[in-house]
Amino acid sequence: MMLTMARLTQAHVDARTGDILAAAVALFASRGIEKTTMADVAAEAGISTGAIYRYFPGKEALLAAVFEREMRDSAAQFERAAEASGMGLAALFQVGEKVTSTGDSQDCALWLEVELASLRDPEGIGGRQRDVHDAIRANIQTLVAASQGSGEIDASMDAEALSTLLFAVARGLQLETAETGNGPRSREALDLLGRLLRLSGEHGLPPA
Amino acid sequence: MMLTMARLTQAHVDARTGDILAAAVALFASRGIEKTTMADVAAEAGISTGAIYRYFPGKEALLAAVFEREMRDSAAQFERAAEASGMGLAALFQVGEKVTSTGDSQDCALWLEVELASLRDPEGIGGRQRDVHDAIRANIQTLVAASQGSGEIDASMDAEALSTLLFAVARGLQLETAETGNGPRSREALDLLGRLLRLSGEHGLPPA
Amino acid sequence: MMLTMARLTQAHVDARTGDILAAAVALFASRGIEKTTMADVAAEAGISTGAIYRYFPGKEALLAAVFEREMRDSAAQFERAAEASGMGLAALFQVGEKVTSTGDSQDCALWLEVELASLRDPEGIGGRQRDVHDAIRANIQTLVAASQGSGEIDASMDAEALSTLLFAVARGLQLETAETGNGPRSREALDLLGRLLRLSGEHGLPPA
Amino acid sequence: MMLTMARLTQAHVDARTGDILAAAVALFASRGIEKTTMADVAAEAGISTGAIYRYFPGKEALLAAVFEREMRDSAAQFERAAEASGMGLAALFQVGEKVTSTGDSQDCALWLEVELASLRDPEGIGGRQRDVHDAIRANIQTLVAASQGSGEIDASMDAEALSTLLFAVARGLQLETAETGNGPRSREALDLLGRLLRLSGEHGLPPA
DNA sequence: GATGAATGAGCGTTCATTCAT
DNA sequence: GATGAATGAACGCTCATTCAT
Repeated sequence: MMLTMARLTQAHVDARTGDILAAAVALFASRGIEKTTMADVAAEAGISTGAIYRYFPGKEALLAAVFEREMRDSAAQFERAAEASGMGLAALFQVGEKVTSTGDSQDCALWLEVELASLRDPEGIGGRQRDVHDAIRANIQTLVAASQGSGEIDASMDAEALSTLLFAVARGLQLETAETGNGPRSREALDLLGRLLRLSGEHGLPPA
Repeated sequence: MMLTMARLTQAHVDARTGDILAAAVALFASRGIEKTTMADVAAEAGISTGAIYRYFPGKEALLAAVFEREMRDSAAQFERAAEASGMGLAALFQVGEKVTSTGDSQDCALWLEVELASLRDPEGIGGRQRDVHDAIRANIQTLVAASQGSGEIDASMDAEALSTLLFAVARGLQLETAETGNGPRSREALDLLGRLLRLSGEHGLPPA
Repeated sequence: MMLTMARLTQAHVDARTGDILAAAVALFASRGIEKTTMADVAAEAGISTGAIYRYFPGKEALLAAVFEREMRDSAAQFERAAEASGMGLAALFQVGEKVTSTGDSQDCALWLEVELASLRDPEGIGGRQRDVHDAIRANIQTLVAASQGSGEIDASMDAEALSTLLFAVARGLQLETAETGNGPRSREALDLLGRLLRLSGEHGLPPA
Repeated sequence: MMLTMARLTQAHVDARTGDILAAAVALFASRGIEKTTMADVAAEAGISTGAIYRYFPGKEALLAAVFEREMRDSAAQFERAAEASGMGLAALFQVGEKVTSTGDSQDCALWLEVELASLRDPEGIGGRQRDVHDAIRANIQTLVAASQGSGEIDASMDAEALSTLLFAVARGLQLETAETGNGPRSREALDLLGRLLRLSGEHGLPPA
């Protein structure tokens, strides 16, 4: 009986924590962090103002959890897209397309909040974010290496530089899409980059 | 009774306005907008709390001025870099390098604040920002067209798509540089893109 | 989770609202509206500064409630006095005496604040006050008509003009009493008016 | 030369003082005392913000001067009306009519501000106001006595009680007129009182 | 003497956090 | 454990007053 209770309680706690996080994510993204009150989050999560402090010790901790979740989601998005798409250049660009096409301005806003927090706290969340970004870049680099191995793109290109470029393009276009809503334009830019890379596979890239 | 004061006044007002703007830019960038109080800005500008309201009617107006200045600076940065660099592909990448290499995390933070504000107020500041970005992209497109005209890059490429790509790369790498401080890596990514583009000039881009 | 609180809540809210209103009435009357801070009211009501905003959305709303209460009290005072006094001329003057004799300078100050607010906002509170005054005058007119019906005062007198006169006397003497504290003098003036009216019942009023 | 300067200066000071007072009267009456800033008054008077402090040591002193002026004006209005109207009952009611018919809500507002201030500071301005009111009542009493002497109204009536009544009526009707704008109704009420008084002259007032 | 920019205390209001129920 | 009323520090802003020019 104790065990059943405990398990239920833990599940309950997890569920509530998830509700609160989801509420916080939604509100922090749409209204902004400072314009969202703890009472707002509690109401959105369907609990009382005070109850939120049983799950998070304060707004800062809640924010940290939201940021952590946002970063995890970002990384997971890349990972899932990569896993689902095989290993060729086409796969790489399917990833890019998926990432780019989610021009949800809410997601983007939260992402920007994380970027801002990282800039302002390079040791804390900034460090964590660098890890996440490194992981993503490593992921990209794996796909790049595979494309180089198959000869689709020039094998002499610096895989790190290329993955940096691709990551930058992904971030830049995501921002672009969120701001303008012009998804097709971003896709065309991405296609263009793909064709340039294929060209490198065909003719080889001349030295710098 | 007007003349005695008048000579000092306009210069004085401009100077104070500039002081306040500079203080606001510094604090909004480093601490964040909501965590910066009007008293903070005033203190940083070397004036009293109340005095700030002679120059800006309120925090919102101050913020708008800061944003406007940030956007103007962004556009001017591109414009100046373009003007100083001639018209070839090399010029284009000198622009990119300049933009990318300023990995000042303060500038970047303010830029991100503008992006966030734009996402949350698409009609207001968002509209203004789209105009600024369109102007920048148009600038880039001019350089692209010149490079296509000289045969340095494939003339069949969609100039709009390419300028979108280049703008995205610039933004993505600027973020990257600000976050990691790794300027050389960004420069390598940029070089890689330059070589890909030159390759298109030599061999022509195959159809999509 | 509703039931445990619910029973207390409404009573509690009403009690607190009443406390706050009473505190506001006392302070607005004695210090003046603008010299009374929300913190003053809260302290007088025995709650914290912030708590007051759970009961009233702001100072303006609190003021409106105080004014409404003041006007209701004014009207009720007349009404109760009228109900308690029957219908003759004597009744009319008992009403007058009651109204006049309450030379409480606090009540009077609040009443004057309402008058001032009405003068400055004729559409808003001014309109509400005119309604209240019309109701009071109608009340007086009923008593006047009864006195005319019984022959105590001249039936040919314009009942509206007479009630206007009586209302003006009441207001003028209330002010007088509050200012000088000289209740007996006001009562003598009122008696004199009563005798003049009785004279009209005995001899009839000559035409204008 | 000193004398000329001095006289001019004194005249200048008086003129400026008058300008400021007039500006303050206008603004205190229309906007209210607390909503009128010293800068508002200065601007309305055509001088600089700081200059006002050469003529009045502070807002409180300015307010006191405004109140003093308002009270003097009130008394003077009665006095002038009385002087211009001779000594009979008709004169009395011409005075009443003049006082009552000025249903200017601005004047009234300022008068109410004085009343309020008197209620709140019975020792200070309240005492001064009682003196002024006593003077006015004495004035009225003179007219009353004259009317009693001529037999127009019953000579047995207590002149003090009657003048209190008349003063109260004047104040009540002035308020009424300012609030409703219904001057004719006030005049009818006044006429009615006049006829009641004349009736006392014809038939004599029975004892209380 | 006049000016009006500057000062800074103080106001109305909000909200993260606590705690009696 | 949950509730939501209460707290009070802190914010944006105003304005009476001062004082360098």
